[in-house]
Amino acid sequence: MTTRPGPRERLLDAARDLTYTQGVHVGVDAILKQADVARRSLYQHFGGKDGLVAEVLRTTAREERYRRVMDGAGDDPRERVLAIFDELERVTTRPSFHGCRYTAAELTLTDPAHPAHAEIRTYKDGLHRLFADELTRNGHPDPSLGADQLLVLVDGTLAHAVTRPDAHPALAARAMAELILDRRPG
Amino acid sequence: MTTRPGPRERLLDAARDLTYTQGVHVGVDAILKQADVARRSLYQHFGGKDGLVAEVLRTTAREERYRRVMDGAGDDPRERVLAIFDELERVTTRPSFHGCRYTAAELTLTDPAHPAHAEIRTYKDGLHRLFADELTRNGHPDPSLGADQLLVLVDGTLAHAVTRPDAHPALAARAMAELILDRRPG
DNA sequence: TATTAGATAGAACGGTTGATCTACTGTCAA
DNA sequence: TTGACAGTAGATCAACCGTTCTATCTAATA
Repeated sequence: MTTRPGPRERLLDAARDLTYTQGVHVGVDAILKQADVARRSLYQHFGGKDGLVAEVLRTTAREERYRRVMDGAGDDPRERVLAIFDELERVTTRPSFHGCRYTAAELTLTDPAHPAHAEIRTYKDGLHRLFADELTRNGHPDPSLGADQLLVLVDGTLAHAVTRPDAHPALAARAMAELILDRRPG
Repeated sequence: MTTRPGPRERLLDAARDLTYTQGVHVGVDAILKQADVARRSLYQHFGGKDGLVAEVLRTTAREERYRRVMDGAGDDPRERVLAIFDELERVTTRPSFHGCRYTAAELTLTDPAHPAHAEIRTYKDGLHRLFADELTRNGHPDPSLGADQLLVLVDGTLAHAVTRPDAHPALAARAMAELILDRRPG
């Protein structure tokens, strides 16, 4: 049989699952129960619930996921970016989709001192760099602005799809992304 | 002296303020204290906290605010829509900005049965109609798609500005809105 | 074998949550 | 004056919150 992951990993897995399906306000008891871990382990490994939540955000997919989607689309610079929105269309139409984990955490945790905010900022900055690098390689006239625009499209798609999935915001965003990509210097 | 609003209005005002600054998970006690209203009045008027939260969303600004911004921009069809993003730039750079109230409620209230979700859907559908009507008047080739795109830009701006206000997503979105508006039939 | 670190189980802490309850106060109309 | 009604004040409820605690067990190390 496969070796069971340690308590630390089980806590992260359970927290990743429950904070997404139930929200970050899910109780510690529920996380402990699903992780099948002693109460004390949580405070020993993460210092408390806040630390656990922050670590979940820090260790979740990150930009690697976007990178994988782009790499899976081949070499054509245009198709690589558009593939992101094709993937978003798939993600946002799944029944299990409940919005963007990072946006939800940002809006739910109203205390500016919560350690999660720094992780969210780091994540989105990383995405900006990923997009800007991609646009730079494609000769985009203003990669930083273009990356900001792609981020607005991604965040807008994920936010809007929660309330109006039947509007297929990913497809609407894809069409806007095409317009951005068609902008050529000069 | 001016007559003090009744308990119902005071409850709505306090809830509107506190659910935005503290989040929808703010305690009933805090709302009652700021409204200076008896506990019983809340349950008599709104049936409970859920009803109060839903009523706050139902009676908040709505599309009238967007309508006012567009009307204040004059008659030029292009300027009317772009004025929305100029206003978003002002709103999202204010220190008091804490994100979109509706998106926050949608993502924070994970119980699909919460009455707030219907109000949020009604609100965004109303915005879609407002934008679609505007685009129809301007001869846009696909007003419904255009309205969906504008909604993605608005939601994306409000969502992204919480984490990265220095990126000025409203300006990035404005440039994309220009591209949408320039699309002409044929 | 003795020691130590990590994990476990579970009671208990003080505080807060949303909700319900009784009792009292003021106002206005019949 | 009486009755109805809305609002107020505050006690009370069970449930839950995140956290801390003691105590026990296990496994690897020295």
